[in-house]
Amino acid sequence: MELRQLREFLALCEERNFRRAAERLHMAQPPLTRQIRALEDELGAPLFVRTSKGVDLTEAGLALLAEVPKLLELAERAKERTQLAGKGLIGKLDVGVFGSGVLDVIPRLLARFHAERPEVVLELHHLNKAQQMEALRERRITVGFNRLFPPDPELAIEIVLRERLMVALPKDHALARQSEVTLRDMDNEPLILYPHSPLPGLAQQVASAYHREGARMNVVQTVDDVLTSIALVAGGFGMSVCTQSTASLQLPGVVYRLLNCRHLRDIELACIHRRDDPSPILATFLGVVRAFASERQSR
Amino acid sequence: MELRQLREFLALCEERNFRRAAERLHMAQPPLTRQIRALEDELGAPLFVRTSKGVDLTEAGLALLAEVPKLLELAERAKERTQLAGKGLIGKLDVGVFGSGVLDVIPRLLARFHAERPEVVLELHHLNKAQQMEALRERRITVGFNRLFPPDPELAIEIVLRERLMVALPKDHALARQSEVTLRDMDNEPLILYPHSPLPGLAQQVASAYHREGARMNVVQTVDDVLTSIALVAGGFGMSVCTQSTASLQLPGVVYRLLNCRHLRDIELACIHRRDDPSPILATFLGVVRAFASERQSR
DNA sequence: GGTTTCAATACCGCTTTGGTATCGTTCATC
DNA sequence: GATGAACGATACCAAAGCGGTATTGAAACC
Repeated sequence: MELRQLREFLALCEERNFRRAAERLHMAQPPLTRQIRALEDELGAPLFVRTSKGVDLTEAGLALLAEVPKLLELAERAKERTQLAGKGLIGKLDVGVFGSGVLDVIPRLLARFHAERPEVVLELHHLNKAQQMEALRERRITVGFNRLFPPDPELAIEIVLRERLMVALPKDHALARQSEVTLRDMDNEPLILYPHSPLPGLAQQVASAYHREGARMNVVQTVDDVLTSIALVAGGFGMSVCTQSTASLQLPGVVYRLLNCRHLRDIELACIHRRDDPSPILATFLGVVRAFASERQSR
Repeated sequence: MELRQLREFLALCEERNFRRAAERLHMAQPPLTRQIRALEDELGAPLFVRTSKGVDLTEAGLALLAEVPKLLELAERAKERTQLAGKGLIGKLDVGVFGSGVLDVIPRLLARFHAERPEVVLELHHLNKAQQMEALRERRITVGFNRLFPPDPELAIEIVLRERLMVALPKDHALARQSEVTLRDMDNEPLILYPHSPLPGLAQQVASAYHREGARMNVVQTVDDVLTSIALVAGGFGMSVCTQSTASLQLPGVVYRLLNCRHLRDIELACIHRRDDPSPILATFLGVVRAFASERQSR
């Protein structure tokens, strides 16, 4: 039983006449006769009674007719949805997110993508850098957002934007009176460091910059994520180096000041994905990311 | 797009390997490769990414996979239901009923058929003799029940049973004291005649028998159906000639007596259907009717 | 009774299909 | 780093299946 035969069956049901049905199907009458016959043979029951005027449906034919339109519609739907998915117009995009990017840039990026591809469902997964890379390899996510990804032959990295680094301070701290802060200003000041991760990240860069500036690093707390870090600053535990987009996170008792340091200026937010992923949804998403990035660049 | 290709697609989805999928489909690998390629070409999108280990599904492939099992199940269902219908195990039987048969014989017949073919839906249509014959020609019904059908080249008639005729009397009528009644006894007695129909029927037979017996027919009322007729007898309007099965209709004030008359003895209840109807449901139904008839005959 | 119309059949040529053999890659293993 | 195994793709051939034309046989219509 083939869809082709069912389409021919349906045409014959509607026309009740082999010749006219064949005409509608853009074929000659004898092949149609043969196809219908083959269908009847396979089903083990005649579908039509041949009369002198044309054909009438049998019980079996009626039973089949009750099912065929549903079947053909479903087939059409399957075809359409496959084509849409092939163009990346429907489907799902699994995104790994982490850190300060979630506070500002990533939501705007996702909103733009959603405007462009409203039928694509976005699924967000909170994963740290190592988890994102693992999830990418296992195809649990399609893109990941983070900073300072280590190079990987299988994974491609796109820079989304560069941000200035800032220092989050308790608002009544002496340094809060300055418009900018240097690492030397922060010599031996209590510092909250994040993220706590075996992979190289902001924490390592800060440590290295401290060293190169000849300032003493006084880490009072190491935490996993930016939110906890800023909460600790608000609690007066100390200060924390963070990104510009983190500054959108306003907490009482916290102020942000630009960090002025030769060895630690901008930090990149990047988007990572498999090189070998042919997904058209990913391609569209990367298009949005690049447009966003070059827009930011030109400012 | 053909079901065959979709079955192959599904096998490949499950095996994730052309060779194994081909093996499962009892075919060689190259033709499978070609069929999948053809499917991809038609849909305008790759369904699989070919890797060194086998194949992975693309977005388009996933979208198709979401639809295909439903589609194949529906196809299987269509096939099964068509086959069942071909064997007369499912479907619908439209039956035309009228008159006293409905009171006794027909319900028992339908109950037997239903026991034999529980999946066949019975639809009863109350139609008089002329309407039944018209409905049969237009295929609105498949079988009809009535008495004294006129011969028709397109329609076949099966006798269901022969019944004695009886007279329905008001219970305090003088004739009610007799065990049997003759038409001469009924000379000039008020008579309720039915059915009122242009086609020859019981009414015409009664009239002719009166005439041959030399008795005077005193028709006080002509009605359409047996129920009204007996109701009028109960009301004391007169008496009425009816069938044995009508006697199962007990109304206060009505008694039934056998009619003893050479010219009007038995009357047949018949079942009528198209000669050219190949419906297996009809065939089964006629089997039930014949079994019922021969069972009654042998008593 | 001739004509038209219906589906079925016969037959032909060709497209399409499936099969075998083989190729080019990739990956695991030594 | 070479080698062999496994993957899908390709080339080619034989055969099946398909659609087409021409025709048949039967029924219905005028």
